[in-house]
Amino acid sequence: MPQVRKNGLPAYRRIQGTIVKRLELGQLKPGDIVDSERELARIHGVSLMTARHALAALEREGMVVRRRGAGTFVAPPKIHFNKLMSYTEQMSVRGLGVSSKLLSLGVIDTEQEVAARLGLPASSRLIKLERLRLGGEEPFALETCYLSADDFSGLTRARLDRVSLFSILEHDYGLRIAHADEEVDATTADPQTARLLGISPGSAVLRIRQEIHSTKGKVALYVLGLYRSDRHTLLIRRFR
Amino acid sequence: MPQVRKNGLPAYRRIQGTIVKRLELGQLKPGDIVDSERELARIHGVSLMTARHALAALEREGMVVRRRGAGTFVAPPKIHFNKLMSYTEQMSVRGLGVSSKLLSLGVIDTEQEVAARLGLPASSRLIKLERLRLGGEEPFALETCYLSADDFSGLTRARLDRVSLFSILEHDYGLRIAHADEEVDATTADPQTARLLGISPGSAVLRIRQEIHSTKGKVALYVLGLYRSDRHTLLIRRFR
DNA sequence: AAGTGGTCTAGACCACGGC
DNA sequence: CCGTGGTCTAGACCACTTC
Repeated sequence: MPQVRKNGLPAYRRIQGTIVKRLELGQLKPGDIVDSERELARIHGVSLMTARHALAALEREGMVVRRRGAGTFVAPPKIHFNKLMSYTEQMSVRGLGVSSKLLSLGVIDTEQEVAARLGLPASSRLIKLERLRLGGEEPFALETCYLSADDFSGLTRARLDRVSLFSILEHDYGLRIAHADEEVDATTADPQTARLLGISPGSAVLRIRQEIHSTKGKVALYVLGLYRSDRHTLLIRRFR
Repeated sequence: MPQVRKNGLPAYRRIQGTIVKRLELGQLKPGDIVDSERELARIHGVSLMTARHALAALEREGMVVRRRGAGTFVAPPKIHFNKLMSYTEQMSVRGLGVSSKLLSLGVIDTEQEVAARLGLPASSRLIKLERLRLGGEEPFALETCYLSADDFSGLTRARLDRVSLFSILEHDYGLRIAHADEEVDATTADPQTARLLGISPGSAVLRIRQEIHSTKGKVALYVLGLYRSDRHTLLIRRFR
């Protein structure tokens, strides 16, 4: 039987969808055993490798745990981690109202280090975008994004107020994101950062520098984020 | 042709090995294109799916980047991240001499929260192990490990001075590690921590809480680590 | 012994990139 | 156009856990 994409989605994605849905509906709770590879293959009429792909990917995302000889089990609800999500997506998953305040938007040409990270010549023209992220009424994070001014000209303030940066880049500029390489460390908040985040100067904040890579193999975005450590935990699953 | 494990290793691991070796020898530099799936399959006499597995796993570990229609390329040398390694392994990869000083080793039974994280009844007897990690002569991190005292009885001070905790658990107790779920955030160093790490009190440190899961599906180890932020960066690759 | 995940085959077609 | 990675088949055997 040849591959027939029922809704444009790969079969393994559809299979994941059915599992995730049952999880969200509460029909599947942490610790519960999930359909085995063979059961999934039979149910969805796919081969073992395809069913396997669905489960293996879910494990990498932290949704399930697989144990040889035993089965695949629903993982504790650590919120889909290990998955690249925009700030908006992350918070909406947690059911928190999100907003974001544009602090500045402009073009600069003096950030050599950032230009280098974007794989551009030093002194390239860059768009710099500073935003304060709010959950409810409280500030959560301060994010500074850098993009090539040539590749993404026409990024307007008005548009940014309405839709997420990720959406704009995807829909208006045809950018497709492949992965992000991130450097995570801790630092203390300088007076201005502290004021914006509503914390005392010298508080510890989580600093995440993201190089967001497009499927074209270029670094499309460089993001420097400072996250209130009392409101944030980064969740990661690492494998042996 | 049936599967014949030449050295006990799966074929896809062997293929990864040949690539990693060429990388370490400098025959392959960042940006270079790597053998394609089809080339690898032909060279190693395996099927496409197996060659594919080798490359896909290397991408998840951050060693290479894959681009449809273009090829697989060597990634910038961010050090094998996204891989679960003991502290010793991590530092030796970076070519730094490592040592570690045992600060304390004892049995406690009052850490309810830790017991819960290990999936044990509250007031279970736990081994608590505090170590100061040094790179060269400088302190890098403070690590506190918790294990079930019943499962890992006989853990001695003498043995810990010679070999890594991971090795002991693997060889002496037959523990095999599957993955670690980690919570990462930032905090400030209290006076005692600051003194041990050789930093000023109130400095920002990276805090990583690890739940290390065995292949048996249990949390075998709970580790609380405080890392000097001026000496550490956590590297992560996240996918869309 | 039965069932599970882990590895693997020998092919296939599709979607995409670069020439 | 050709080569690349992405998805997929319809099986197979192995290693392991649970009973």
